[in-house]
Amino acid sequence: MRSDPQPVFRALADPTRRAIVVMLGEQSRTIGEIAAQFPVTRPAIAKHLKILEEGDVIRVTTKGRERINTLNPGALQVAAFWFRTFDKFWDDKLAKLKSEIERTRP
Amino acid sequence: MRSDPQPVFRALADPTRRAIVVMLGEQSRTIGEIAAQFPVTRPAIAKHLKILEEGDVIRVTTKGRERINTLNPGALQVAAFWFRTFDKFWDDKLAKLKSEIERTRP
DNA sequence: TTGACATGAAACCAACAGGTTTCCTAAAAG
DNA sequence: CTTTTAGGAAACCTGTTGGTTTCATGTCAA
Repeated sequence: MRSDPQPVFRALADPTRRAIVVMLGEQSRTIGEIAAQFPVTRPAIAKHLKILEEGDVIRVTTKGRERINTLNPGALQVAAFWFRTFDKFWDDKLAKLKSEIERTRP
Repeated sequence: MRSDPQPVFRALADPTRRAIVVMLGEQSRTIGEIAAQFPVTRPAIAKHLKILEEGDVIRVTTKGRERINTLNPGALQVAAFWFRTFDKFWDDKLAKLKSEIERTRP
């Protein structure tokens, strides 16, 4: 589960790519459908999708002449996992979850 | 609490900066102390610290001729919060998450 | 006061990121 | 078949990134 987070962090560093990720969280879409919702050209979106794919944040399946881009939420967890290094600083849900685990499953 | 995550994501996009963040999570340090642990020059580290500071990921206090760099964990939560958009994908994996936490933080 | 030390600041550079336009290929639709 | 349509790919441009070297400044210690 724990792998190199660099490709994921790199993929999420750009606001357009994060918006694409949110968009694909709602529904899988083709490149054209995605590009239609941004003020940049399709090749620009295609490059973003390639970077997202390299980080395994999305998976692509070819169907005829279309390419369906689907979110892979697991890759996001790779990045989310990195933040656990700082659990000790936080007072949020995750820290409470921790203590609950310690309490209920000693 | 919820603010623009872009400066934080940008700050965390570089592996050297993430390493600095982890390092400062252990203890606050001066620029020189940080630079001594990386194979790059001090000015390069100073630039990284500036980017981290712009993302409010670190806070800097001057003490004589030294500049003490301190982690601001709250800024990391700004990024961590972004991932909550995808909670719905993770809820059904909560048991797995629990067991992983238990395994890595016994 | 003198020197050593911690850092700032500027100039410079190669590589990369994000974007464009143009052209090409292949599948659907007619 | 012919024509749309979805996408791939290459060439190109500009601003940014991450790094360097060199030099200046302020502070602490002797």
